[in-house]
Amino acid sequence: MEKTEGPAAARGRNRPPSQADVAALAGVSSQTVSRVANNRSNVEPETRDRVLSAMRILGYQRNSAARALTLGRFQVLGVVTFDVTAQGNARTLAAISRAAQRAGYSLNVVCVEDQTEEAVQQAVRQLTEQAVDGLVVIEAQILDRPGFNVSSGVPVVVADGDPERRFPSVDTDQAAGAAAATRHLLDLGHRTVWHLGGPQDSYAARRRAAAWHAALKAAGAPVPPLRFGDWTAASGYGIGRELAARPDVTAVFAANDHLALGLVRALHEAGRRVPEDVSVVGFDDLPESAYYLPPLTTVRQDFEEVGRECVAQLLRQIESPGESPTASVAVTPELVLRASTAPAPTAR
Amino acid sequence: MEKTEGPAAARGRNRPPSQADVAALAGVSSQTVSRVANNRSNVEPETRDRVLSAMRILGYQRNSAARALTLGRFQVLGVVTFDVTAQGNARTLAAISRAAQRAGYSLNVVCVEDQTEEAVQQAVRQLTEQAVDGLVVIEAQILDRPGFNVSSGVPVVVADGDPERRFPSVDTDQAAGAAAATRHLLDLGHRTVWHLGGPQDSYAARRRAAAWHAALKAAGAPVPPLRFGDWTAASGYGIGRELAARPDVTAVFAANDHLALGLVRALHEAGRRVPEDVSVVGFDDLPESAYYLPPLTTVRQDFEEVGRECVAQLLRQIESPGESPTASVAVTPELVLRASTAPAPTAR
DNA sequence: CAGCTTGGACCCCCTCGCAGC
DNA sequence: CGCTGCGAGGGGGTCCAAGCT
Repeated sequence: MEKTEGPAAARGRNRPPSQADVAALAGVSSQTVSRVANNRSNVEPETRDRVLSAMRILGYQRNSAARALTLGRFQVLGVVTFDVTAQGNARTLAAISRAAQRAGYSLNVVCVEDQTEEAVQQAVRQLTEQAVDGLVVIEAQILDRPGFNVSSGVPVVVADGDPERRFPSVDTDQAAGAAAATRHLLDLGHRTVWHLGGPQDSYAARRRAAAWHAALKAAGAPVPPLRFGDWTAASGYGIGRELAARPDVTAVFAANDHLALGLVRALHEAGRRVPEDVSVVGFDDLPESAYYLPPLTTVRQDFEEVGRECVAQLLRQIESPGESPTASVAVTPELVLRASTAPAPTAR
Repeated sequence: MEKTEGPAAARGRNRPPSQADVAALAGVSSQTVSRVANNRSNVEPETRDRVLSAMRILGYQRNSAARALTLGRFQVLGVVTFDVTAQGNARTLAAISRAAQRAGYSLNVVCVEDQTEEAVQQAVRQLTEQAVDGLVVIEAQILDRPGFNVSSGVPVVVADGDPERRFPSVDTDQAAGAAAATRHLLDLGHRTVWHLGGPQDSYAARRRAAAWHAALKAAGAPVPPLRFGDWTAASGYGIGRELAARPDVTAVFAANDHLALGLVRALHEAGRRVPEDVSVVGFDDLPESAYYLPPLTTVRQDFEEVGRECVAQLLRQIESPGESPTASVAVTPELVLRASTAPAPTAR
């Protein structure tokens, strides 16, 4: 009796080949095919070869839906993020993607558009329903929504800080970075340092501002009024115009590089030179920040490390669900000195 | 007889509730639960309410793996991309995400790190195996790998051009943008326009270069040698230093805004003013390009539209598999005039 | 009979076709 | 005809028993 045409193979033609089809072609049972597909050891080499070549002939790919159904795991990590257009988020995402891929997971990404609680909630619902083994949430604002919660007991890791510490988180050490930036300017002899903050609803922005404030206090420097922008060059420019008009501003720490860029343009238009008249420090260290005019002194974030740690933490939670997850991991940023800072103008 | 504790509910405790659990609690069969979950009309309102409240009590979420298994569809779109860190890719991705979400699909994203054929192939394999209903490939280079093919008959759309037209594609009209940039500079009285190209293996970069070349020819302008960079400000700076050394360079069209940024810095360092001595045009229109010094004249790409069209095309293919897919869609970019271009220096 | 490979039964959860009231 | 339930897959994994050496 010919075995090459089992019932499964005969059933339908343009349907992806199943284990049963491979089994029929190889003249074995589908369980043996399963063993081969999963690289089990207890298969006769000769049998394995027959199965493997049958797989190749048929172009067999295992059906992840069926697999997920029986295993109860999906080999998929969910990522919720605002605005991948922001460099920081994009780089964190890229790093997460790399780390996930190395671990054999793929990524289900949802970019939340509106910063409304409902939008976030829907994204999470979609993701957990779409079957993920764990969730990375990039950007803490998302968690500020009081309604945010993950119903289904899916492990969660937060990148970029979780103000209420409800979840394990991985984050750049914002405080260390902001303090380094502020002290650097103070050390250059500036009487004080102004701060151009990020959006007020960003936890990262708030922590940078707080650390700037603390550094000023610690140094006994006066604390100038604080203004919040929204991470864009446009808002850096808008607020920058006000700062440029004040002659007592000689040093500004901007909460990110784009804000710094807008600020520099505003200063330039007002006839105030950077760094001769005003020193500027950014935050992020975008690849292009070294090519701004002048090249920007800034705080470099190690997004790669943040992404890698997120995935590592998540996998740990997934693989040993019992254990209480590690608390927070802080990744230390690094001050990169370039040409946008200089000693305070002597005068006065 | 109490129905609230059916066999299914008793079987295991910390397993997500299934239809059977809901059915047991509501005192109906699981098929009825299915009907309610899928919003079918043929359910008695009173029954539906009972089921709905049972769902709420149990926190029921439907199991997408099982659903996908029976339906043969996953409600997931795969995205393959190089480097989300590149603004263009990130913005396309964001747009795709939005469009997909609106259509009720989620996104399985793979960022390919190395530009090797193997890496790409593996990404595609992972994605098709991970069960996607369709595939968007961002950045044409991926397709240049001769080995690239999608085995499993999954619909594919290419964003950013498909040189060999093997797949339907959606793309910015690179030629129109590059021609507009070149003509703009020519119209300002420059004898000719130099081009600072993107990476040679990028189809978009090649098309921009070709259109620049054609525009010069059409205008009877001499064609200066062409140099290829790699999209980064760093390479713009490197090549920019060479260009800055040549006094006959008075107008440069850079293949993207980051290249233009590096170029401007190089010109600045060489003491050549932009736009008084040299005019520069970029490509992309990043949000921060308006805040460069000087604000950059550039070609604005409508990434939003590209993403939206990709998803639309893909869904069309998915929903009516028979039809031959539409060929290519071109999205027209727009020249944005700012302060980095000026009439050719009179002299000579 | 120990130790190996192999196959049969059953379950995962949901949806569809059909039958029953 | 309206609403509901039964049974059968859909593809693959685990448990356990059967067959072989």
